[in-house]
Amino acid sequence: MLQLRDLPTQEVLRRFAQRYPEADVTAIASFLMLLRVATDLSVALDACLSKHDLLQGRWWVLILLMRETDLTSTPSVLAEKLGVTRASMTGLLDGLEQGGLVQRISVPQDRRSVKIQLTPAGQAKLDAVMPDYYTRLRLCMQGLNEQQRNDLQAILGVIDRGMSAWDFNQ
Amino acid sequence: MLQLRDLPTQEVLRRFAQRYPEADVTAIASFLMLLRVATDLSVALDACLSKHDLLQGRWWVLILLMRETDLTSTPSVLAEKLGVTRASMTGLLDGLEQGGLVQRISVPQDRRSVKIQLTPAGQAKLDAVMPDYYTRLRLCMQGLNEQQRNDLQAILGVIDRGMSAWDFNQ
DNA sequence: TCATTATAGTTAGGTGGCTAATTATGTCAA
DNA sequence: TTGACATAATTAGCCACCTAACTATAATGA
Repeated sequence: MLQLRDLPTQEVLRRFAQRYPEADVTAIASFLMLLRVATDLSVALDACLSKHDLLQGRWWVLILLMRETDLTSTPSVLAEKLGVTRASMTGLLDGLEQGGLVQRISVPQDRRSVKIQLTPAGQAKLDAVMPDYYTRLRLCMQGLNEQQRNDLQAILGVIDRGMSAWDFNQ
Repeated sequence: MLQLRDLPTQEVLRRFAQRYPEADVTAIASFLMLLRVATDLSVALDACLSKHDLLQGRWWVLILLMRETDLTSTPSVLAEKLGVTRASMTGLLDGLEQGGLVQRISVPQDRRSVKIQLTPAGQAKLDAVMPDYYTRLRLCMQGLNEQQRNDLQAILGVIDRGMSAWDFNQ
């Protein structure tokens, strides 16, 4: 993922706002900061996962499977939850199955469909990764008290709902 | 980009926290919400830019150039600011140059280096895109007052500084 | 009944990012 | 002076995602 390292100075923002009257300087600054922190986090997550021979897409699939009480789902549902195409999910599952972390099981009731199940090896992989990941995440967030965490989630919720306005006229 | 569409329920988070004592539930929830909103924004941005025949990487390069008073930079500096490798920047610049949006200019003082300059066509492209982008961004952020925007930036700043802890023991 | 449509998953081919190696040029110290 | 190293940009080849098209199966309705 592309990682914005260089946020604009106040002076640059003012200059852009002068050329483009539609600009809302504090909205832009907040947006850019949000993108930057999120990409930083994603890059750091990649680094953490690579130590365990995992890529982010495959790791999310394992987590989605572990969230299910029967450790099972289908390619379509997984693709929907992960926001990738079904074609991409086929590739992710190929990789995971090759590594023995998930298992494709045919479904007699609907022969178009396939069940995807987390294997014991897949669970073991998560048991190796998650403590590492959670520990880092805890450290990374420890500067925020409960109030700030709630504030953050509330503010992000407002932005997410505001995004319906994004596609207002397409 | 991968777009998390499915956040865990409180019940699932509790179950994970029970298996992994390292888990900090509110830290995880905040982190996932942050990633989700950021990827949603990035996907929406992609959609907006594609209407103008632009890809995100190339668009950021144009913006970085416009931030310079002489509309000029170098591949190395642009790569650094965008958080991509110099090899990737070569590809981005190839695309932009082919579209006439930037221009490679040789530097006699250091014959290893190349100056990259925003062309009038590149500036015109930005003049077409930015009002659209800024308008959407304004709508998307209009649910937040100035206090909340400041809070958001402050909280993100804490997380960003906390990320130095991420790589604590590699 | 059976043509039409919808759905599940895969395959084929394209693209943008990556790493590693290459070419060319500049810098510096013995 | 010159050998070793550093730096700038590029090329070559890999990988994960994409879209579009395909196969197989199920559901629907005239």
